Amino acid sequence: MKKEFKRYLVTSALPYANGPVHIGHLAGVYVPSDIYVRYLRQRGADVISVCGSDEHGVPITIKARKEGVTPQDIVDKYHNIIKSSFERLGMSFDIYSRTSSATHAKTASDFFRTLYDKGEFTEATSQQYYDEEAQTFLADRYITGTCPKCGNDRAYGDQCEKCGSTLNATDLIDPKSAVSGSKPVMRETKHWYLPLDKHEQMLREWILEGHKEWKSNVYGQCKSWLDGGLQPRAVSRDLDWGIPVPVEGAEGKVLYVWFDAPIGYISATKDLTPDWEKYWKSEDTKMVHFIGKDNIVFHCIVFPSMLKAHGGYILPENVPANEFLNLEGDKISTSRNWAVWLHEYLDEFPGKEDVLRYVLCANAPETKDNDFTWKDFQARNNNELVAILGNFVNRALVLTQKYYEGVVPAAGELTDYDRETLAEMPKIRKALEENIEGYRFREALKEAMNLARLGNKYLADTEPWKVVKTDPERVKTILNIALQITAELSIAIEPFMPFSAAKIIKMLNIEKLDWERLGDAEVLPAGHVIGKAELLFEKIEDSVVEAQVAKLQATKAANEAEAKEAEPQKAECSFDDFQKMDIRVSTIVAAEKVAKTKKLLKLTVDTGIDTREIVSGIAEHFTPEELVGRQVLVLVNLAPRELKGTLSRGMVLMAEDADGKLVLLSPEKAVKSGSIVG
RNA sequence: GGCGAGAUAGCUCAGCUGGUUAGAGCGCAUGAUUCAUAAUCAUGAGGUCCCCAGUUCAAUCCUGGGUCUCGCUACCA
Repeated sequence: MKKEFKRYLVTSALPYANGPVHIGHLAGVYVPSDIYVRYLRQRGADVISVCGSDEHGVPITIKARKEGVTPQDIVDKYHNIIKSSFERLGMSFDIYSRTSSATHAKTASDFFRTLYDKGEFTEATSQQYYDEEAQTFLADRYITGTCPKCGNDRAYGDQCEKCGSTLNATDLIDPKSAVSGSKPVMRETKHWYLPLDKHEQMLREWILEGHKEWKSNVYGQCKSWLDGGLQPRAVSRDLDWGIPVPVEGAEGKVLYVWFDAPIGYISATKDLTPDWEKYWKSEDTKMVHFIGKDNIVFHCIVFPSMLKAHGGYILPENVPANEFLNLEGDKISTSRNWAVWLHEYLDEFPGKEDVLRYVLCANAPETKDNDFTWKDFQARNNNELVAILGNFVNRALVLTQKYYEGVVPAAGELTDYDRETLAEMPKIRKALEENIEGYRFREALKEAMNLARLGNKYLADTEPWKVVKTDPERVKTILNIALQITAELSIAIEPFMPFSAAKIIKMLNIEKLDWERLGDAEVLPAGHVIGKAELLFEKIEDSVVEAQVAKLQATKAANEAEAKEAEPQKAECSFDDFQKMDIRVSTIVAAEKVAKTKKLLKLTVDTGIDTREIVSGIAEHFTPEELVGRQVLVLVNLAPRELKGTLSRGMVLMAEDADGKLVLLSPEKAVKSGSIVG
């Protein structure tokens, strides 16, 4: 039962305004989303595409503090960079808004208030711990204490690892702050929770029963969450940057960023049109969320629960999440500056917006993580865009100029081969439609390119440059068909490469054609005068991509240099403080991995005083075998702590290298275990 | 460790509900061609479909186990 929709609402994940946009974001979310909406517009569909900057949350406040500016300064800066670079890439959002806007503040606030008034939140007016030294409320994870159920004195505020029970921080006996080590005080802090568990049944039916067609990565992750059982999630935080919780007695509290961000889609729509409700509240609207795989849970579980709880809103029809794009074999990382930034690309490759769009779509991480390399970028430009697409268009136009002074010749009688060629066009159109509507953009792009391939083959097979000497009449038909294919190309590639489509339209001296004309053999009338031929794409030289690789390596080197810069000295400590630490040379006598963990090793060490067990998070750096027999430095009088069922008594001292690698500290030559270090 | 996704030609990927000579694009080789940005067109070489068992007349596809990669999550005094 295929549903019929009257209009489309397409959302693209809101970029977080603590940095610019890079190619990973583009390949995962924005390029696919733009292809989709451009296609729909060409078909004459009622479609709106909304996006905007996500400007709240803790990371932005941290960045602001670090740079000594206000959070508003940070988001203003990145909002502007992101917005303008999107525009330059041809992203055709109908609106690019931001969550610090007045509309959003009101929308999110009202949304919260509605849920509040409907009793959709559980209101935990609980006491929460506050660290007076650090002046911050403490998340449960940052509090330790004694478990009220089993008496384990190393339980966390959210869970006791010994007995496995789920706890609230307030249950703990004798709590301690993990931030400052001080004893936290109780402060009344009212928080609100969205009981996701209440919506579990609805979600199961909606996704697991109703949307089996979703991409396997999306469906699988939803199923995993639902099968695991959903928990209530807090929707407010004690923070001063964000949208105030619109409830009496909620001073100093804001909406948790994941709660307000998706509402940004709604606010953006409101800013776009007073008619916004028909896009959000009519069952005949098809809503599609374009996101990256890290956002699946919010868009498939949390936001739908919010919308249902509010009432009156539709749910997304699909959430085509992509996987991640790597860069030259390494994970893209904003903090490590390992990325190709959109605004930099646009500056360095003027006029090559479509090349980036093409490469990112052709190599999009639709089914699994993919790798972007500059070599591949160059190859796709030179071997595909220049050689196949650009070349065909150029051939058709140049031949027309040469033989007919730019006037479209009339087709005569068609041969069987002509008809076969023309018959391919509707097939390509159908394949394009099926693939785009099925969110398989990589495949769709290949189909669009097939149209250019068809053209090249047609010219090679019909050889007008030869036939013109013997049968000039026949050449008119051949070039007429070649030009029709060229015009059709302007339709087929528009969603993917809007700049190049526009160039073809200009060269052909025509108006933009609707999607419905794709497959039509007579889009260009005989007698029409075309414009001047220009090259659609130009070759990219080795030196250009080599420079880009060199630039990446330079940033990598710079990062390493920066990482090598020593941390500033810590606060002064007295000799007495130092004397308190008992560090001994110890010998590792046994080592084994702690079951059910990735990073933990259980070490048995001879400290000279005794033989004891120490649990250390170094399993990713050392194998147990290479540690046995090694002498290391151990802080032996560190308060014991239970980790995964083993009491860890002490800490093995390590140095961390610039690249994050851990290095053991050993005495210059073997000494007696138990020797004092000081 | 738990959960999810992936593993198919040198590279990037298709292969819907088990039966195909296992496909495409790029790259490579050979030939044709010269209208075109040395572009194009044809042909071809290239695969224990990650490994091991099982179900079946038949497994790339289903089941169980394993290995590796990625993500989420826990742990890293």
